[in-house]
Amino acid sequence: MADRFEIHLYDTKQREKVRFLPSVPGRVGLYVCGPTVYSDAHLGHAKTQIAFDIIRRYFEYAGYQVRMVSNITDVGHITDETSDEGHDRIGARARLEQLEPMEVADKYFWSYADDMARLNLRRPSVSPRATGHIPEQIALISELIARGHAYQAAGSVYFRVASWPAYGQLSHRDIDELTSGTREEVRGEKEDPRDFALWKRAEPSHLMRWDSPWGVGFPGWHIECSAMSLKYLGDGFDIHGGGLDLQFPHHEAEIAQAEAAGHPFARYWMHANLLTVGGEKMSKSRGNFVTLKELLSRHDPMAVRLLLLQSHYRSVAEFNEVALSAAAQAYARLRGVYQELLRRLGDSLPEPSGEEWLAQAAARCRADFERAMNDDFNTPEALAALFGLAREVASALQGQPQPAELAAAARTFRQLGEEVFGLFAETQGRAGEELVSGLLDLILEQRTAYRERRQWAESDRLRARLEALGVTVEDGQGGSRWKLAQSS
RNA sequence: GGCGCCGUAGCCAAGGGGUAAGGCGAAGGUCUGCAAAACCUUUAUACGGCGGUUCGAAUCCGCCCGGCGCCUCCA
Repeated sequence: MADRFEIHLYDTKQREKVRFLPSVPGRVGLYVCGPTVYSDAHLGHAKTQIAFDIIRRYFEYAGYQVRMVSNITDVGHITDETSDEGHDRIGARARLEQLEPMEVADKYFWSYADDMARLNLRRPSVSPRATGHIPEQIALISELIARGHAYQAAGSVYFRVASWPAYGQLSHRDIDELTSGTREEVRGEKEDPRDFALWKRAEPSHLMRWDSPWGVGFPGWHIECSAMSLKYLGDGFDIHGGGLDLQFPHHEAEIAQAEAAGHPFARYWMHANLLTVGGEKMSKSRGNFVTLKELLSRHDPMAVRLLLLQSHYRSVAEFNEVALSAAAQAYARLRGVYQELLRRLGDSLPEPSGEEWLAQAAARCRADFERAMNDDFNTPEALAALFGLAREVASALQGQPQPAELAAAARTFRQLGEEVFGLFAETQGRAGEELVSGLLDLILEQRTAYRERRQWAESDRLRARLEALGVTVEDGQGGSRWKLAQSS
């Protein structure tokens, strides 16, 4: 793959598009910040996760072996670090739902996993949970204390920002001006208002707590990502990603914690932009969010995927029902062409010679697609290439194209649309079941019509065909009923 | 106040010095017993406004208007 896959990506830290060169040839180490599991995920979370899912898939398409690590934050961090008054999200939810904190974390972790699966996201290689890595976090904090970059205060440990001049390099903030924006009144235990917690002592009411060299407490929010990314991807791993709103302070803190402890951190930083509703950021606190569960009960997950594919990951994307419906329409067309293509091909997949008109169109599509994706994963342009091929295929399907003519196009749809973009996933569950039951009802109506006309041969033929498919037909006084032979 | 982003057709949305991708919608057409679907064609002399640089700007620079994000938890 000489320079066919010369991938350039926008590095937030350098503020420009740079060529991606892996630290280990042929491999990519990718860390993506995952959710805090205390409530259902919303569409905004999906935007970021889908972006990195596609980036990961494209690297694999380009021949890389990718290790993708995405954390699950299940420690009950407090909402306001400057005061002990802030409440712990998971703890608060535990009290509200009358569950153990870990029950809350598990409940919403699985909820999140289900949502991501429905959206056809590939599972990360590793999904480390913060509570499962307390020793690693304690070890990292100890290194920082030993090097003078952290200090204890009343059972808590803070990172000494003044000792790390590089702080601010990612978000391009002047370390000396950070003080002004911070509330200085509170938090007497900090040496400096800019310092942030690595370990917090647990107040008696705090439910999630662990022993540490500094007493009973819980880790700070940022430290888990430093510890877990280094553990599974190693020093100087390739790419760290996340939502734009995590750039400061979360990612800034991650770098400081790792590098001040002597561990070179991520070589490239990628940030997905936010999702807006009526121009404003979708977020939990604003209350303007749509949970994925609610959204996916009304819409095809693939339509959601397509909607997000239509805008670049670094752009703000606007969500509304009209835009989603338009995406659903667009997806239906794309899928329709692909399905018809597969239907015409049947089991045959002849080797195209490359001379065929559609094979040439497919080759153009692939070249355009790769050019777009190599340039900082420009999915809107890559998608346009796919629609271009769809149009040519649909047009050809009006006639009687030879299978050899269709094979190259089918392969292109599969590799680009299905494998890289994650589209065309068969939507399981309700939608499929409704279709099946509707179809069976329709067939039985027809059979009933035959029976009423005493066209027994036809009615028996239908019954036999259905039986062969594992559907048993029962004729009773109230009419005919069907049931599936085995639980599938 | 500091740092940064955006403003492109009715809607969503790429592009980003050489004359406007794609999707939805809409209009016309082919097909059709009718309808739907499908397919074909058309749909921004124009990229918030005003200046500047240039042979040439939506693309670069300046100012202005409007909107948004981070700086506190947030994907």
